[in-house]
Amino acid sequence: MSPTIRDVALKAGVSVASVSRLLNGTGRVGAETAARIRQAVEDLGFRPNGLGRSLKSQRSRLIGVMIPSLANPVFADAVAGIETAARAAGFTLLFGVSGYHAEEEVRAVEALLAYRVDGMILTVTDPVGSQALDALEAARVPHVLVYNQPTPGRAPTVTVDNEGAGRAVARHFCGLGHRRLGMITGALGGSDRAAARLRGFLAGAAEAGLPVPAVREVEFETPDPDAALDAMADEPGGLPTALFCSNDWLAIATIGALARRGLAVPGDVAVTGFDGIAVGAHLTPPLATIVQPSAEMGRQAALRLIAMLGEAEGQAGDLILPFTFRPSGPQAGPASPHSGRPREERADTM
Amino acid sequence: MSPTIRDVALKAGVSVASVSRLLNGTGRVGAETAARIRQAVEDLGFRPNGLGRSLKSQRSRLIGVMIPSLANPVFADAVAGIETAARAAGFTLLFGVSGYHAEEEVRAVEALLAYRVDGMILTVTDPVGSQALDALEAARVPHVLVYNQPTPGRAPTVTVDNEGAGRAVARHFCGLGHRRLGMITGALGGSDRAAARLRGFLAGAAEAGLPVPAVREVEFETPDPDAALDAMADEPGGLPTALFCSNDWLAIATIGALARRGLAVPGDVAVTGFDGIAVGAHLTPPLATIVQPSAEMGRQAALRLIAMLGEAEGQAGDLILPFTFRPSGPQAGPASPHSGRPREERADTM
DNA sequence: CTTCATGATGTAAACGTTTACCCACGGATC
DNA sequence: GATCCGTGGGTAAACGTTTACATCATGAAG
Repeated sequence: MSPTIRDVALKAGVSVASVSRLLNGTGRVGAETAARIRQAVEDLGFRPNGLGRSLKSQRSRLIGVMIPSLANPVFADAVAGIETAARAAGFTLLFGVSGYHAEEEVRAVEALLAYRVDGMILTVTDPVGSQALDALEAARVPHVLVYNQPTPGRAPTVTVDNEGAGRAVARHFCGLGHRRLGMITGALGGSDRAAARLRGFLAGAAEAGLPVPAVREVEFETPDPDAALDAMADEPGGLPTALFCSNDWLAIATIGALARRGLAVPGDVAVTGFDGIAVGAHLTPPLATIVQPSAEMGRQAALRLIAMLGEAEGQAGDLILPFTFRPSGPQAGPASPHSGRPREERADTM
Repeated sequence: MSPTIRDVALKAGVSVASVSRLLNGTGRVGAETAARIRQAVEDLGFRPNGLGRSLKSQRSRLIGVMIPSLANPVFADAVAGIETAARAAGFTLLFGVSGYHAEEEVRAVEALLAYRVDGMILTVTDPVGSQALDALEAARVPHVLVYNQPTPGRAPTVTVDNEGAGRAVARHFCGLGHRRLGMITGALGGSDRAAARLRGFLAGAAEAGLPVPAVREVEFETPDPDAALDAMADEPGGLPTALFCSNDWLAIATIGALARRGLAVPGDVAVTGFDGIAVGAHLTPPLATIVQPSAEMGRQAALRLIAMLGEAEGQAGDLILPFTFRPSGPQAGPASPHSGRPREERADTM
């Protein structure tokens, strides 16, 4: 069908070895021979077969990427960062989606492993006891986690201090004078980071001497914040005056649910999300949120993985990037949702 | 390294052919032999090597996906639809990003072609004269376009009637009593659909007897709506009272720019976007927009491609799905940004 | 008692590369 | 004049599959 290296060799009157050597820059090739080969490649429109190449060389130059969902822009941002770094290093991306579901995770990982990806970047529901990670380890395929919590015995992760961020949110609410806090979180079993955020939030509330916050779990894919609010309203203290949502999507949905109850944000209830998806800054009022540098996290994960593959130098171990807090308040918007940097402040200093 | 089919054959005491036959369901295998093979596969943790398999069988079960950007959620939505359908049919996704750039398109396509994808789904800047599509045709790799305009001599596309939608927006503005219309569009050279939307918009304005709308192009990745507004304000008629933006991101950025000039939407200026990204419905006020069924478009594109690969029945030719118009107005929001269906009306009946 | 399907299995040749190894040549060194 | 080395180049064996073809029972049909 498409021309092979053999066709090129034939046309150039050389052996396949010379063609391969020239194309890969491995071994020397005479000037005139090189010219003839290049001409033949050009004439035939030869495109080296990545399958044959990968099979023989035992390196596919493929990086597997598995994320829970594409609906949440935070993951799309991370993939964009991964793609940029991977492309620059000459890798191509194999892509899988798990839907926040552990079984789907192993299915997706198996699928990518079948093509012998050189390495993998992924977000799992929970690194502890993850069968997907077990499979990756068994196959001895280097991999890096993104968003997941650092976990002893597991691959390095690139993330933010989720627990610290949760604590920061509690302190923030406290500073605003709120006493009755609450958290609406995606299913804790489906997200170790949501669990960490909750831990920090509870700790922060305790440290500030506040009563124990109300907590409600909702589904990731089909969240029902109305039900969560109903349940909270039925509790002794009534509806909290400040709500922490485990991600921005959920926060947006929750604000809608509050509106349906005639409650304004932040007038009646304060709401803070998590992730810092770009569009949050364009809501009215802007969504208060913890911003994680998603594209940079993806990029760093890719760089780390490439280092693990021996392509470049790079540190090992977890990488905890700083998060920032983007307050609500008057919209001092950026010039564009693409380029603009939303106003942010270091959460560390909150 | 990882066990091969030969290891399995050896352990089960059969030939590799039998193992292959059993695993692929091609050819019969005795019950007892099958059991032994299955046992060996289990014991060894054998995972067929997709590279070897693809190389020999000349079918990779890989589908290439190339989109302009991941920053715009509309493409992420389409990819989600593609992934769902592809996975169901046992295909894995190879992924590339072009950044709205024709040269990058051919680079990305080349990269995916190197791995001998069975087919490809992509959005190009402009199908007419696209070198990326030329490469795909030369390589005889079946492919389907998404979002792109139907183009004679090119592969089938799955899209909406962009021109009709543009016309509908003009009529809509006219119906609201606007006379001075304007359009802010992403670089026309980078998006054939933006060009089609503009065509329809101009035609619609003309048909309604309105003056020729002001038109300004901005960059896709780093749009500067402020500059576009400045330029429009300098024109004879002054700033239009109704603005059509070629996509929702741009519309959101434009609304920000208007706010910086002290202009409210829709009070002072009406703004309508295009794409129907989920978050638009959660802005205050909700973003008026033409909604295209992105996930469904991705799904349909995948189904069509799979049909072309001979895996299933399916119609050939372009597929034009209906768009809908989501008006701004009071936020009768859905229960959640994930699941909820925003209020929509058939644009056809506008 | 042949003949012949039929079913279960094995053999070995691809698929398109990379790469270890070998060879020939020419010049420098002793 | 023998020896050595460096350079350009070729041969052929993998890599892990699939699959055309061959083999060999077994039993039914003639």
